[in-house]
Amino acid sequence: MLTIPKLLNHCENIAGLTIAELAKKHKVDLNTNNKGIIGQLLELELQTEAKNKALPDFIDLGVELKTIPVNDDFKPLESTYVSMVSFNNMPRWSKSFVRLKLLKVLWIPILKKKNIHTSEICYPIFKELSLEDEYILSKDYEELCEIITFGDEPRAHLGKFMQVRPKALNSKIRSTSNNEIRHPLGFYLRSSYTKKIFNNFI
DNA sequence: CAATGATCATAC
DNA sequence: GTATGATCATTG
Repeated sequence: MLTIPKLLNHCENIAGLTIAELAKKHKVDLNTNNKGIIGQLLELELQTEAKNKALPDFIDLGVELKTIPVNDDFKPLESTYVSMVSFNNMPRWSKSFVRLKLLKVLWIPILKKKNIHTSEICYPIFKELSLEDEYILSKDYEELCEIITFGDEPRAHLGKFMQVRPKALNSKIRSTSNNEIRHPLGFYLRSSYTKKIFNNFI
């Protein structure tokens, strides 16, 4: 049975590998424009369960896997996608998928080099949501949801740790929700939040 | 040079 | 088409 210590151990064992090395093991072609290729490679290696469900990657453990690019100072370079905004179902924070996914996150920093092949897998950071952070995230979430429920689209500058941004194949994509036609949106963690987590860890 | 809005690939 | 994995590229 998979446990969190086993999972962390697995991650520690592959820390230091380059993306090319891991890709070779799984016979994955890195010559693609697939922006999610590194995340999918780690899913293969760690054998995640959730696939494209709106659940944490390791369902039984309630652990969400996130790869995130970092620079030489271990500073996150990008925001982090959490989940889609579900217009038809806007639960309160306590019942939300966002909360469920963020309760336990296994962060795998990827030391980003000019070339994806030589980018390196770093030591994992396992982080459970602190009460302080949860309070702020819940406020962000409720504020953003209120705007969405009203029928508006929150601007990306709203939210201290979490924001709402477009999430689609392209800007022309629309999704239907009840009787409305809306621009698909996703919840994202700001890099200021992940920076804070990583700083506290070091 | 960080932030926002746009976009890429793939599974189902 | 909707979800997953995200990063890209233009702007301020």
